[in-house]
Amino acid sequence: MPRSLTALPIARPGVSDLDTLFKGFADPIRIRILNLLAAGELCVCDIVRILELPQPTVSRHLAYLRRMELVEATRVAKFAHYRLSAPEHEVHANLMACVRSCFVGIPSLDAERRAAAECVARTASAC
Amino acid sequence: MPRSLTALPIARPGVSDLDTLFKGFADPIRIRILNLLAAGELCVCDIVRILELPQPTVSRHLAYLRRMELVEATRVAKFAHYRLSAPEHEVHANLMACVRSCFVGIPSLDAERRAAAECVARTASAC
DNA sequence: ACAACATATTCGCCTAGGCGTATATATTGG
DNA sequence: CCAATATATACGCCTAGGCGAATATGTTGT
Repeated sequence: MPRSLTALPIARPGVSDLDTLFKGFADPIRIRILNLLAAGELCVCDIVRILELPQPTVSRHLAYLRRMELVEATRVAKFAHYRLSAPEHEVHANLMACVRSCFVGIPSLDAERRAAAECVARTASAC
Repeated sequence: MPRSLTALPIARPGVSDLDTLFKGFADPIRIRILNLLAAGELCVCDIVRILELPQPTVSRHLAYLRRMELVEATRVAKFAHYRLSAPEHEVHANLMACVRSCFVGIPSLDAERRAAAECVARTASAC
């Protein structure tokens, strides 16, 4: 049975995929988390420390973002490393690109992103 | 008392402005409405007809979008003409630009937007 | 003033999802 | 195995906001 020519078919999103994406961003804490992850892979404790929020709050929002497939996590030793997921479809990619640019210029987000970048730079080992 | 040099100061948005914008898009019906308005100014009856939704539903979502300042309305005779509001700040402009591009390529949205465009073309008079 | 149409709002009901607190569940080093 | 650390989940509570149905408000033509 012949398959499509594209090895990895690009999913054709519907409206519901789109509003799922937007719901992911429809909360100030989730925006701040996604903004941090725009700087690179972070573990939960980094996010908690930078955002100065209760750990369960952060974990709950991360779980939400995981369900929405906006972020992915890998368990490395004791730590859960979170990163933005690779976009599944064009719309997701578009939105993520836009969103990165939307975050730039908002002072508080800029500062938090810088802190995240430092954390990422002090790479791998330090957590 | 000296005013800022820029006659119309460009608002400096905070995180809360940003998540307000995203909340505006965090619903399939609102996405469909915003998609229609991307084609031009429409009155409520057009939106109701194109989306095939109950009028109160459409009006409620429009009220929401007005509160979020994502759309503006003018009363022209019996009709309320809705349009996307001119972005207040760079982030809003960014997001709207992105969003227009995000809508393109989603079949159902493309179709509805075409219907809206026809409606806009059959301009002014016909409602 | 009245009928007809366009739009907005209210009401009651229901679910998603936010929060803090407490409590699992891993994983690692002694 | 135990303590410490990192993360996840559950519970109870509360608000925002979705829906359908009904109703209010505005506007126009006669």
